[in-house]
Amino acid sequence: MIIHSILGCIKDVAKPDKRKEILRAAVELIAEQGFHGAPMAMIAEKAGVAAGTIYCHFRSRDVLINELYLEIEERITAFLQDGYVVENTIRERFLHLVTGLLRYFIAHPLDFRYMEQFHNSPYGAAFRRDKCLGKSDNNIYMELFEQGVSQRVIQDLPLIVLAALTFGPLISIMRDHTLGFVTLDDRLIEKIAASCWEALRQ
Amino acid sequence: MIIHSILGCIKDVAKPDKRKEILRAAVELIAEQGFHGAPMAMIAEKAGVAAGTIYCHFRSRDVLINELYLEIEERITAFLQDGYVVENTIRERFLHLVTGLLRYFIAHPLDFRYMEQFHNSPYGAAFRRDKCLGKSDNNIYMELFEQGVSQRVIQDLPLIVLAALTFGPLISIMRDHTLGFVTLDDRLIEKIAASCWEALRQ
Amino acid sequence: MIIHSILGCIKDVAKPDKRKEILRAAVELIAEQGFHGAPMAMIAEKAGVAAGTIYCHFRSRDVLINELYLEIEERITAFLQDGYVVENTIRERFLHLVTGLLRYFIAHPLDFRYMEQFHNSPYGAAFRRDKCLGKSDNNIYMELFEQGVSQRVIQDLPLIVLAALTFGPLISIMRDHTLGFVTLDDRLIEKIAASCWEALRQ
Amino acid sequence: MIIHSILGCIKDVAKPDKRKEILRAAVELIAEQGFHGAPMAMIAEKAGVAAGTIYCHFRSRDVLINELYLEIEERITAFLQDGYVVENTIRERFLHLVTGLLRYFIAHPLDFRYMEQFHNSPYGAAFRRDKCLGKSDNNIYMELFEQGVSQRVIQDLPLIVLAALTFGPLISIMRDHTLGFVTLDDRLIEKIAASCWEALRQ
DNA sequence: AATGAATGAGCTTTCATTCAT
DNA sequence: GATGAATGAAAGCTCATTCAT
Repeated sequence: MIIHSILGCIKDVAKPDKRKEILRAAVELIAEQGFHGAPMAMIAEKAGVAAGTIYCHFRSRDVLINELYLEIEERITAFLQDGYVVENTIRERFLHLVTGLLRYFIAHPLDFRYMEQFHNSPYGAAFRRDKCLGKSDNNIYMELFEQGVSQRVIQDLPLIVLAALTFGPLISIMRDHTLGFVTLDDRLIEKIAASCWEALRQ
Repeated sequence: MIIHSILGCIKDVAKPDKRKEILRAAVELIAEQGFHGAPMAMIAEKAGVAAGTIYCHFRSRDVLINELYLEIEERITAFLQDGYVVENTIRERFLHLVTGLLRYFIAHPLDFRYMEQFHNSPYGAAFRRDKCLGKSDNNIYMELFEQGVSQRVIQDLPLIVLAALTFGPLISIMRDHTLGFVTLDDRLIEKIAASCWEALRQ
Repeated sequence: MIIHSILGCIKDVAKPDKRKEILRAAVELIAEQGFHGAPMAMIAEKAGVAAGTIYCHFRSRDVLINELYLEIEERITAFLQDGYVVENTIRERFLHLVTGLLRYFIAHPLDFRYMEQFHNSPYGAAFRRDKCLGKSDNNIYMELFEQGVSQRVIQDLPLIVLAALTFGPLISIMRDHTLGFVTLDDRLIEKIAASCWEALRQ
Repeated sequence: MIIHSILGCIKDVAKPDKRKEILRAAVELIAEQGFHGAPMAMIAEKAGVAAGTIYCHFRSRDVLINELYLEIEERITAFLQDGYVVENTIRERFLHLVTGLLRYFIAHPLDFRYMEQFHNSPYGAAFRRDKCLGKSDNNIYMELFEQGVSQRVIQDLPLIVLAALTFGPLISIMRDHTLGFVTLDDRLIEKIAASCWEALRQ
């Protein structure tokens, strides 16, 4: 019994929560090699667990991949909400969100690469389909766009078009950044954010 | 003699050129299901040929996929060059290219979906890497951006950022269009093109 | 506790160690049908395992085939070393090795057939090439030949020629034996060994 | 008609007999790469004919391979019979045959490699089986062995054993020669032939 | 909860052979 | 006879998932 609890303690220090390790290994591999380059056995190895162990925490590969997506999305949302002041102007808030997103992805390139892989895959397609049916896109961005349109600050275009004008460039640029084709510094980030705003504003 | 020419005619109608059939089947499947959902056997079946026949025309799966990409790229380039007037202003030419691209993809949604799948896959990555090393990006867009920058009509940003500001939104919107989330009509296309211009211009 | 050990016993009898089973099935098939006649699926079936299981134990077909070769070679070496007396005359030791080899192969005809298949195949060629580069042929036979030559008991010919004069006949005869064209009994084995010695001696 | 015969003449000069070309290409490829490395399409290409053309001359791959074997065997027999003097002693005739065989193979290494490939393959096995059933081994060597035994010049061993004592070493040495492990010159050839005789003689 | 050997469906590719021309 | 595009069976190998321990 005593031995047990001692071992328990040791383990509490040494064992960094298998579920987290699995998720960490998965982002890394999928971000770097794509879904193809990340078979379950490899994820397990990188996570330091047995292949079967993954299935103790995730019902299937699909579940793991979707769960991973949701976790990252949550982290991003949290990051963006920090410092988001509802009282600021639409433009200020827009710039906050856009520069924030770029900064988050620059700081967490694996998260960015993962999101990309996810979106451009059957997983992403299925996800979008579900989201669409549920329609519960209570997104921080969408609210902003709606307000902007109703206040005649942003062009009167379908929300989805406004989203495309905003995120399309960001994704493209981030990709170029992760591939080393540009290096985004603060000045460039702000210029890009301003350009995106120009595309939206009335 | 007569029989011959009749047979010839019949063949002209009936013989569907297997190479073309294979390419057609491949775009369709890959566009709709992704690379995963398009194994060689399925492509062959959809093309109405035997599995081995594909290898009479393409050395390997990779070659088929890359060849397909090049063919589509060529078709797009040809389409955009039609009606492109070098004497027009930068803005006019920009709008021609952007609306042209949207119109092409709306008319050929499978081509769009294929390009997307390709770019977001190891194939696309390898392709980009090669292109980068060769650096021979004698692209119609890039020339226009360079001119625009040197004439102080377009903001002085890295070309790659200008490309992102242009194509990023287009890709996003096209994706939404193919998924039925918006319907792009001529009016909307022009508004979007104009917005993209606003993001670029000085 | 008791149950445990009983189960242990049963397992010792019943559990046939898949790796061994695979190797056994592989020798049998390859010896009897050649490499062509031994596809992985057939080996698996004969071993009573699933096709994929082979790859749990051997990284690839090539690895399986080479490993099998090494195992057999080891068994032969062990067999020949048993009863090999360094103090005996060159001739006595030569006869020990030659008759020993024949006896081993007669007792293990599958091993003989496998070795033959292996040597006369790309595997054998690659193997020989590697061995040659490494040159570490610390072979029991070669030592004996060297001694024999330096003591003027064996003709002064290149070692490789001495090897050919020794093993060439043995292989031919063994092949005829396995095909049922001769039956090797002890008397014949000794006569053959003596003949080989006549070919070598000064 | 005239045109036809002229063309015929031209062809007789230009066209080097497709059948021969196919056989030539086949030995070369099979000798150098083994049966695996010589698919029909590759043989056809090397022969400068279409894939289907091979089937105009040989009913199947197996037929081609067996025919090729017979042709080479015939050439060897012809070569050995040249200068074979029935009046000479057994020993003299034996040395003639053995050195002759070595010399033929040294001069035609592709033939040697082909024979080896053939013998160590299902083809060779089947061939031997058939030969055995037919028993029509009216071989020049076998006659000599029989004479030698009946004249008490050669040991009284089964003919097949005598054959093994003779050809076993030759094949081994030839292999080493083609692989560049020894270089056979006239002196060495004669020494080897003499050694083989020592193994046989009473 | 954790393990990892085992599974077997499914993948890409090869190649002897056929047959319309 | 000659062609070569087309065939399709069969090969080696991968990998998500299971399950006895």
